[in-house]
Amino acid sequence: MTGIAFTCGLDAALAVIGGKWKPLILFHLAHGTRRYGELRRAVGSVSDKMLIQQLKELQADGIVDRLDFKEIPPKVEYSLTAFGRTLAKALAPLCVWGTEHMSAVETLMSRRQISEEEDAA
Amino acid sequence: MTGIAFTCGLDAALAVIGGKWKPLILFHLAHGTRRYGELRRAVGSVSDKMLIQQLKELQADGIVDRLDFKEIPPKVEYSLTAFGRTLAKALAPLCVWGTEHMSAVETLMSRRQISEEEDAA
DNA sequence: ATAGGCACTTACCAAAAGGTACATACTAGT
DNA sequence: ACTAGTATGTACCTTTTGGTAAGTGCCTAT
Repeated sequence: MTGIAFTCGLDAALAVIGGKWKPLILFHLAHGTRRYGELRRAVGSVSDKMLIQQLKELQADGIVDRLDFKEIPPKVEYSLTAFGRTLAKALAPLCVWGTEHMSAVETLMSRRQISEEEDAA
Repeated sequence: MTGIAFTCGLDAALAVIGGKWKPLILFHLAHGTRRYGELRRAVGSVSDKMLIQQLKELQADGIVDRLDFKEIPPKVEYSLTAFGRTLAKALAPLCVWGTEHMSAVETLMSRRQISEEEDAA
């Protein structure tokens, strides 16, 4: 009994997009193909290790496509697969929800941080 | 600069529903009010510590309501708030996606496990 | 009297996730 | 010659998350 059996679709979906940088990666790739470096600059504060790791997983999960131009200097393009685009579509309303309530959620999260700091004392 | 600033709505939304048991909790509460014990049996393999912790966070985030009947023996009912219901609605398409691709995702996740085990060797 | 259910709480520990820093190989620009 | 940029790999460490096991107080049923 390994534990990989989802009781609701939400769990299955979150198993795919769970990971600190995956939502942002999906978000950027939903707007079009991006080279590795472009993606990293777009995401912002991510490290190479993390970006590559998450991209590899998304690739293994059939969500993103990696196109290696085999050039020197290296050129690699990332894009969403057809499957990835179905996911992006399903994600859209949640994205809208998050955008609409972003400031509320931000204050909630900073409150969470404060109460964690209090617990430390 | 604490780092609580979302660049896309997805991150904000996932900050709220991230947590191993939260999707399932939302899923069950979306079907109606549940007593604590009911919820725990519905979720299945969750421990009291975890369930309570996640419920507390969802409550602090304004997603669920806790109604304490102040009876002895204790009786407490959990339900979604109006805000929580807007989240549940935004989550619905993702839930459908996950349900539709559940078996595919399950095989992906077990593959992930295998490759992790291989890396250990 | 003892067992079990109610809704929690706490202390402690293991596993997973994430982060930093450095290395690679090759090229183009100054 | 040196710097920067291309896309990755890897070793090591910290933080975060989740899990186990036990205990609380009060009640009901056996």
